[in-house]
Amino acid sequence: MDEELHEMVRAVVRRIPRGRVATYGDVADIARAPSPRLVGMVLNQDGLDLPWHRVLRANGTCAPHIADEQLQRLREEGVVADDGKVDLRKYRWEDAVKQKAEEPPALW
DNA sequence: CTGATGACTGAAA
DNA sequence: CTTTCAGCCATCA
Repeated sequence: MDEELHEMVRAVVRRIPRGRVATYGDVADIARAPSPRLVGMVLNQDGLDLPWHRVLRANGTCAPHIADEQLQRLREEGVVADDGKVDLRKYRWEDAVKQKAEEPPALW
């Protein structure tokens, strides 16, 4: 098992500010996950206690099975979804870009 | 070992 | 706008 990876991903997701969102790709890069798929995998297993609703796909949509609750929760934080799609240009977690650029601590 | 399967993504048609 | 397709990589049968 990749305990390391799981903890890193969880740490990153916990870091996404209220009213902001990040893509699976963003989380993967920051957490140094080998692939965005793994991020989804982690959330699927240990994501229940995390703000997983702030993680969307690269195009601003969310995975079908959870879309309903996800959009609802986001709206409670002030994130507006147009036709199930969130405007990343507006709500994307800015630090995600920085974190990727620089070299964050190996452990949080 | 081989093959199928995802809370994915970017490019191409 | 849509669908397809090829990469992706830990997991599981």
